Amino acid sequence: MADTPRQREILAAARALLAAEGEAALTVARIAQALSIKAPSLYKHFAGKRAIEVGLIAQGFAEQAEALERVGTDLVELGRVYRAFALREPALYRLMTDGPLPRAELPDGLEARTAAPLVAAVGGDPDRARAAWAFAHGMVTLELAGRFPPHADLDEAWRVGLSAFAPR
Amino acid sequence: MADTPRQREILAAARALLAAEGEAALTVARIAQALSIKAPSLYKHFAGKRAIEVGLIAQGFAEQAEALERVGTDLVELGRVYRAFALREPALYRLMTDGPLPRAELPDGLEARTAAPLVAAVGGDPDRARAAWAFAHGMVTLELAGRFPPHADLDEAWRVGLSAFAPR
DNA sequence: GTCTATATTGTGATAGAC
DNA sequence: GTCTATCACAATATAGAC
Repeated sequence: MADTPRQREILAAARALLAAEGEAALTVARIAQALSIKAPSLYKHFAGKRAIEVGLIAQGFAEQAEALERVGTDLVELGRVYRAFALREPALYRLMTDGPLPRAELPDGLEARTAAPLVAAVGGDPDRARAAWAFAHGMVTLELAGRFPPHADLDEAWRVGLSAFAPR
Repeated sequence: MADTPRQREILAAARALLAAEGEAALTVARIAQALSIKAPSLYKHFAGKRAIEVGLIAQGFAEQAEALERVGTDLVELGRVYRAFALREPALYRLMTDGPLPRAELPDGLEARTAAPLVAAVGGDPDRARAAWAFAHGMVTLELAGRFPPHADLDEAWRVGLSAFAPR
């Protein structure tokens, strides 16, 4: 997805734009502008906007997988890192999770690699891991969407949720 | 939000459009077209597109609250109904949950009414209820986004998750 | 309440020259 | 690899006549 140096530069510009101004700012024209070139020139490097997005998604998963692997199998710490990742670059997190996974265009094994620490942390049951993942994803998206009441104690909700999924 | 008959008709058309063709189809022009009028005419009834969306959001929450109240405090059944609601009108569910709640423009108490059955079902602890809600929301959004692997047993993940949040 | 007409801004994408 | 030029749309919104 990022074979050439120019492709890497384009992805870096797109990611910076996404982080700084959010999803709505991620347009072909704005990405080109950040690189001081014109929009049509981008099409020599990527097939279209979606290809750039897929590149960002792959990048995001690789970094997330790395961060989770560094944690190991401590469920509470996995939760902390998962939440921190999403809050650090909310727009990237949404891009990664809002639509169907472009599995065919992602590096082999990346999805499994990202999931592995959580599966281990809940005791090996994939269904339990999926439930715990849904909990974490729900907490993060509701927080990002500003859907919790202002007074809600999110740290406590995380604690309650993660301890509910601790291995038995 | 739907005081006049004409406003109610507009909301009904918008909702049908949303259900039939999804979020992207919900444009002022398409709503007007469905009513056989021109787009500018809508602005005599609603301040703008966002006001129409808020009307749909209020409608959705009222119906969801009703459905959950009918269930009572059976956590498994609440989960089933929550999921069914989201899957029946995915675009409406996303509209209801993707952004900040327009609390000021929603009927008083509607948010609390919607949450009440779940709070009771988990034993009264609001933090526990928020964690369980995050789990349900995460399950639903990941399913709608097509993010679970094709072979994943979602019924089992729901079962595991809900039993993890059952009152103790 | 509805209309016509218009303003303004934006989108992703392509052809073909250099 | 980059450019100019352009396409073909679509969006929300407003003014003013009827």
